[in-house]
Amino acid sequence: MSTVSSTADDILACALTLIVAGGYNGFSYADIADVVGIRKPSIHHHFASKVDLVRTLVARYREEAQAGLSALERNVADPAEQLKSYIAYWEACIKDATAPFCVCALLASELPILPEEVALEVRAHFRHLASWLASVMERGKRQGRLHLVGTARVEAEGFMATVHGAMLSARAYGDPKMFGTVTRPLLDRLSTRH
Amino acid sequence: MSTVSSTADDILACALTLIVAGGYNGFSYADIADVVGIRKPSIHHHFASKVDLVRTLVARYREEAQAGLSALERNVADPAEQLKSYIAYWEACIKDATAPFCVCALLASELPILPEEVALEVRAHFRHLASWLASVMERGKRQGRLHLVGTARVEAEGFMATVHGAMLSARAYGDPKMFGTVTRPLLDRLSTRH
DNA sequence: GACGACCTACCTATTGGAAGGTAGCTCATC
DNA sequence: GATGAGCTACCTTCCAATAGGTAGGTCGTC
Repeated sequence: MSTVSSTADDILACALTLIVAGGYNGFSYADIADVVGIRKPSIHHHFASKVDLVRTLVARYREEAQAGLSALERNVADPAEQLKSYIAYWEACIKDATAPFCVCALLASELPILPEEVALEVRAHFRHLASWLASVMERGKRQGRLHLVGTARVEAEGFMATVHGAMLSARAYGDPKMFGTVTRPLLDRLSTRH
Repeated sequence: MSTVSSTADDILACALTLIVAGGYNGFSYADIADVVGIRKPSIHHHFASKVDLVRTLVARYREEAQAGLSALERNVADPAEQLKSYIAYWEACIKDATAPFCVCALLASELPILPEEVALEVRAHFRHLASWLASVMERGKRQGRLHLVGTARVEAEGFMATVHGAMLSARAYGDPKMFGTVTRPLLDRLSTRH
């Protein structure tokens, strides 16, 4: 059942890897065709245009991200542990190098030259992620499980920014451990009473 | 004196703007030629290749950055104020939109597909900036002017990552104020005794 | 008359994409 | 149960535009 129409998924998976490596203009149809094992123009059968391909890709990524956060809400009760799990997820992604960067974070850095349709999806991801983090912060504060200095919103934005910066540093240093080096103090500061 | 051989500088300045907007593959010689008012092949008279152009660009950027940090060391004594000035510099850059992103931060996100010569310069910038920040942290700690939780090195990496993440968020939200929203608590936490 | 700065005229490879064809499957109809 | 319509999934061929880059020339200045 998963083999049915898997080519479109293969194309998306491949494009994801390529975008994570070098952004919107860092890959071409030829690159995808080589990896997927298909002729270059055949990609148009599955996606009308490059914009369409990337928009679909980001939209699906966002769906999966939302599903992942929902699962986290269900499986982990403690707000502090939720943040820890979120960080652990990315730590694992970066370590095994499958997708060592958030697609939306990477695309956001190129926002000025991004097709508007893609840019919309990217901005939506930032808003959604920040909202979720703010809700976790808020709940953690109420339950006395998280120690906030500023408002939940500000703490959430700071958290998100630091995580993105940590991904960048890990990449710049070529050292996956750098992600943990930066994010661990962040978690400690939020969960420790001082 | 500054008009002498200004074309090379114009090309570099233009390329900087374009890279800041969309990364290494986000601009072409044609783009530069249009802005500078020169024919496309004439760029080769000043820079042998695109790699050469960008490598020169990043090398010069690094020189200016180092000069800027040195000036900061001379003009501002207090470590906490040095960090504040560094943030204020970027806050101004982002607000007036001249160069609302660090070139090296943007290029770092594309590191896997960057020509090695450029990648080397980018990595060097990260190391140098982190070293400077660590030295400021260390001095601030000794002088009792900065309150560190972890080691100077770890605090420096966290600081740098958060600043980069703040640039990204400001871009993603299309809101320059977001940079200050994220970085102000960072400065407060370091300079406040609590 | 050498040189720097820039030009025109090209070149080759690659870009995303258009056009039209074909192999094989499903399924209703006769 | 053969026929044919229509589907998906891919193919080949082609294209205009753009990529970065080369060769060789012009022209003003020292």
